[in-house]
Amino acid sequence: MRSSILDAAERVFSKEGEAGLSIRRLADEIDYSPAAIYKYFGSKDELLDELKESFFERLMSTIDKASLTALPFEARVRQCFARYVETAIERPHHYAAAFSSVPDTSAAHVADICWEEFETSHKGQAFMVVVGLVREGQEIGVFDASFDPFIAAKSLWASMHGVALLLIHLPGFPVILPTPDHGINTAAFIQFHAGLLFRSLCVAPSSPEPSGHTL
Amino acid sequence: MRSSILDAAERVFSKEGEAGLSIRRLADEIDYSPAAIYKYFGSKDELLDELKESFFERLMSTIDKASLTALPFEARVRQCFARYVETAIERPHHYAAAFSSVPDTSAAHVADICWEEFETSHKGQAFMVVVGLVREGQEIGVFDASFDPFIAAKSLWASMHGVALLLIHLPGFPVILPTPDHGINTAAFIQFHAGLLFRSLCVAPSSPEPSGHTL
DNA sequence: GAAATTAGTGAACGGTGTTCACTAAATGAA
DNA sequence: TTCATTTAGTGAACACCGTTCACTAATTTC
Repeated sequence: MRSSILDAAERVFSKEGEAGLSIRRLADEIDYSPAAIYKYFGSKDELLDELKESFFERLMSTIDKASLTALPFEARVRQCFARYVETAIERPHHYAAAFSSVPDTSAAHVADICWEEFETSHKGQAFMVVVGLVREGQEIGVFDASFDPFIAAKSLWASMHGVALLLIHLPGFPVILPTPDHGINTAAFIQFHAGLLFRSLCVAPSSPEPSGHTL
Repeated sequence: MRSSILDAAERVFSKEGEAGLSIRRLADEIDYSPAAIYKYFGSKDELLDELKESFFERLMSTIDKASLTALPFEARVRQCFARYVETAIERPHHYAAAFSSVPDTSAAHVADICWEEFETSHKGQAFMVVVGLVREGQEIGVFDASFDPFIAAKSLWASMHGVALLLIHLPGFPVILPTPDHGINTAAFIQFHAGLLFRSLCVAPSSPEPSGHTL
């Protein structure tokens, strides 16, 4: 049945990624013929989408939960960042595969319909959590109020995204050692990065133009 | 001959990525048999690696050049960031494909040999440019001197990487509009992001603990 | 001019996602 | 119960993929 296919797919995909996941192998694994799978899923991509979707549901609920703890503000922000990245690298193939298609930029109308799709997706919900955190920081006077919370959240998201993907794709990152002193373990690096991001939004009397001179 | 294969591959790969690039199609394109290609390249991966390598050579030389201009420090840093991201999204398939493998974390010894490989690669050289910029900022008193330049550079790199990949993979990013007011064009967003990153490293008298309380 | 190297080929192997005519079982109606 | 209909599942095939290998034909070397 349907869920046994998904279970097998989840198992194989978690360990070996898209490369190891073939319809035929999946069929072998559950003792059915390859064609049987197409009674429950329209295509391999559809099946894969379901895996990614349920992963992002977990990811989203994880950072949502982290944003609702009773911790003080900065610790809560750090918690969200750390949980996001940790959850991402926990299932590297899922996270990476979710950002693998390269849409052609020829379609100019794409941007119009994008927000509706995005807002209702789990990615979008997670993004809104970040927007909420930025707003909260601004309201309590910790973050500079001149930032647009949406744009700032996009920046934060991009930065977390980058850390997650570098950790996933670069073997040994961040433990790349020019000298032994510069090594740093993953958890500590994530915290360092979160600290930098937090700092980038803080009110800073010394630098009067928060968003830079070209914006 | 060899370069005509590479030319055709570059042409196809730039437009359609790995999905559109098959040995058979390549052979068609240059009017040879598929087997002929194997006289010049050991495998499809080897061919692809050459495409990526020459792209990263361009990327590296681009940001190296940007780091050597006579601009004032902040403008130079911004220039480097912007060039990096712009070059990356100019050839989205190249950039994305270079970070596509998911190495298994089971091999614990990986980290040891990693730096040597990395240092001599173009990625590594580009990274060292960033390290140099951080050091310069610290020497002229603009950046907080308590940051480890290597770790800070890793953070910066991750953040740029994240922006590049989000721009590549997310159709319409950063022009995702909750309301029309929150739209922002790509170039402006890159500058905003660069401004945030720059700011995150600046000396800030108001916040006494630059790297965060957990590090 | 003969021998040896090289460029290039056609056919095949084992793999992939997917389709489709087909059987066999389960279900519903009379 | 019996017949009709839907459904679950199959096996064989299609068109593709990367890759290999025995082979030819041209070129180079002596």
